[in-house]
Amino acid sequence: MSRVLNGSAQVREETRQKVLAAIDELNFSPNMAARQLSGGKTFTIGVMTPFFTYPSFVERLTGIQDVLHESAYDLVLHSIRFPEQVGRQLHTLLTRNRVDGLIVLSLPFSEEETRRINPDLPIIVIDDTQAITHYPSITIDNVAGGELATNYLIERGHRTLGFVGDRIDNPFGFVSTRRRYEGFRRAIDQAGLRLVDDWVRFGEHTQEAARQNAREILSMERRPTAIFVSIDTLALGVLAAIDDLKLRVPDDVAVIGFDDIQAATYMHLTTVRQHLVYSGQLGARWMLDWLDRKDLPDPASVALPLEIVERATV
Amino acid sequence: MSRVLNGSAQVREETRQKVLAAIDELNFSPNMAARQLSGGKTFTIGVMTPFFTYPSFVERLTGIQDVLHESAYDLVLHSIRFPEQVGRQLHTLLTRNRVDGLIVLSLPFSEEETRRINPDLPIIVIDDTQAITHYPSITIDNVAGGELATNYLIERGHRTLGFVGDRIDNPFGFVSTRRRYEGFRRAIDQAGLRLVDDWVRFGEHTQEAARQNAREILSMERRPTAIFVSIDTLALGVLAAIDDLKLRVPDDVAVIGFDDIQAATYMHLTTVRQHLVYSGQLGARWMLDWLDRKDLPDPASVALPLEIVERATV
DNA sequence: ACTGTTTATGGAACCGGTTCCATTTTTTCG
DNA sequence: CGAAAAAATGGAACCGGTTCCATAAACAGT
Repeated sequence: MSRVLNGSAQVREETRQKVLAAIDELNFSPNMAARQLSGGKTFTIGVMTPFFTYPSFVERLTGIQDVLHESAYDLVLHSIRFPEQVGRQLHTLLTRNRVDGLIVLSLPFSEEETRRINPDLPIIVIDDTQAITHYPSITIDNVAGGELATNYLIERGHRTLGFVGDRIDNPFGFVSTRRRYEGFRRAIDQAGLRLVDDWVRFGEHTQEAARQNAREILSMERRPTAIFVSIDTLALGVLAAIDDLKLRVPDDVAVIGFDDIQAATYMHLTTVRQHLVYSGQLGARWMLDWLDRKDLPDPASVALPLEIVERATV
Repeated sequence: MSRVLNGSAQVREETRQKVLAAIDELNFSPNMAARQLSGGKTFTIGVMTPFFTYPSFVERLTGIQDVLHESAYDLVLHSIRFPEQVGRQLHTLLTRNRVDGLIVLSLPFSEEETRRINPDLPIIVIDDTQAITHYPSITIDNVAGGELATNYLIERGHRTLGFVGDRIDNPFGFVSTRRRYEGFRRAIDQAGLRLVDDWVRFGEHTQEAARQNAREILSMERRPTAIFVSIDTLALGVLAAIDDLKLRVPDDVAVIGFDDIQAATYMHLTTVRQHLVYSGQLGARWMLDWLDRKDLPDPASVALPLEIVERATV
């Protein structure tokens, strides 16, 4: 019976049919727990993600789901709502022997600890994080992305540039805004432009905060002609602010975002695209390969390419 | 050892300590598969949800996650991307004995089939669906909600009303827009107003489609003074359209949405609130009660209350 | 102190698969 | 046609817990 189910060993066609018939007749379906116990595999992949109200996480998760759907593996979701939970959740996840592999989105964690608890658990990290990881990771080069966006503005003739982003010292330890800002500064330096501190604002990760920040920047006596917003979600807030002030995009103020979330399309936001869905798909595919062939993906880490998506806000 | 772990039976304090010490020393952690096999429980709850790019699903899922987090149960996610998948996914889920219970979001499914395959699996349905269900369900009265919204507009003096929604014949079989529209019509009838067909539009479930539809309605020779949009996401598109046409909200056109998603707050959208996060929390809590006490929640189904959230668009 | 009763503890059976090994059946070939 | 080789199949052990039962230890009462 086991042989028939898993198609592997040698069985005569005749008996194979008989078994199949019996299975069908008895309405038999294998008990996963038993299979897990004897096989030592859970056919489950854990995903640890921050509380996903941000579109970027949802899109990545979607990508993971896409791939896992087709596989024999189930996805168990561990969404972290507060930073303090990371440690405990991770511990549970590693300890309980409930997952064959773990995909971590954007959360920095102690690698030392994970290795100590369960050195053999395949872990894949998606997104740029604070800590350098020795696990396979799928990231982007946020600094380069910041430069890319900024240079794009500069090439279009903008000389006075503003920046809006979320807090750099956020409790989850996300670093994308910090790095993108670094790219922004670097590009400004290289172009010989001046960084105006008043035009640089960090605030909460909400459209409303970004809107407020942008309003302040744009209400100043001298205002920039373009703003780089480190996250698309916030860029939507900035667009709202521009609208509030009865300014026009892109003539009065140009805006470029980062991420290319779905909403960016609707809003015709020019932005730096990182393939969010794809990053999830790739992570999941790596994981499946790893689990099936007991083999790490070859380039154990990759930085996905970034590209400008030209739409209507620059 | 088992007795100590599960704290149940009688053990002398002395030996309890000894066992605990040994556990600690050997860095022991129980194997879930074995526990599942012997105990007959998987400590896993399945959630089947449509492909969740819509904020409403994410919010409901968040609520579920909130509650499960604190419990011993894990959440396995089965997100459905195409309607055809429902049957197969459901079958897998029911058949594999991998979940102790199942929470279904918004998807209509054949109850007959689920009962046939696994009559004992606790299933809870969240959201109003096409099929009447005999499983415990957490819904809202969409017709009443449509009336509520429409009457709110009428009470504010609006006599010419438009409607924007997503397709009524959508492939997933979502019925909320259909029902809300029914409420809209009912309220109009009761107020003795006239339903103007040209002011009623159904389109894709995207901001862009809604924007286009709203633009068309508002560009007509005679245009309504208020629009009821059956879903907040689309309402954002309608607001954009109003902006496109250089009209003002709420003076030229009032807008009321439905759902009260997070973005509604930022956009100051007046809307009908259904407690999305809460619906998820409640569903999960019911499920846990059901599993622990082997007992159905008492009122086996509930329609959550709806309320108008007054903000700036009416 | 001894028996009767209660409480604690070790051991065996079991959950339902997979896998390995021994046995039986089939095939191959001299 | 018979022996050796190959292929198919049934059976036992195992995965690592839980639970039930029997035995052992502690306690109580006379």
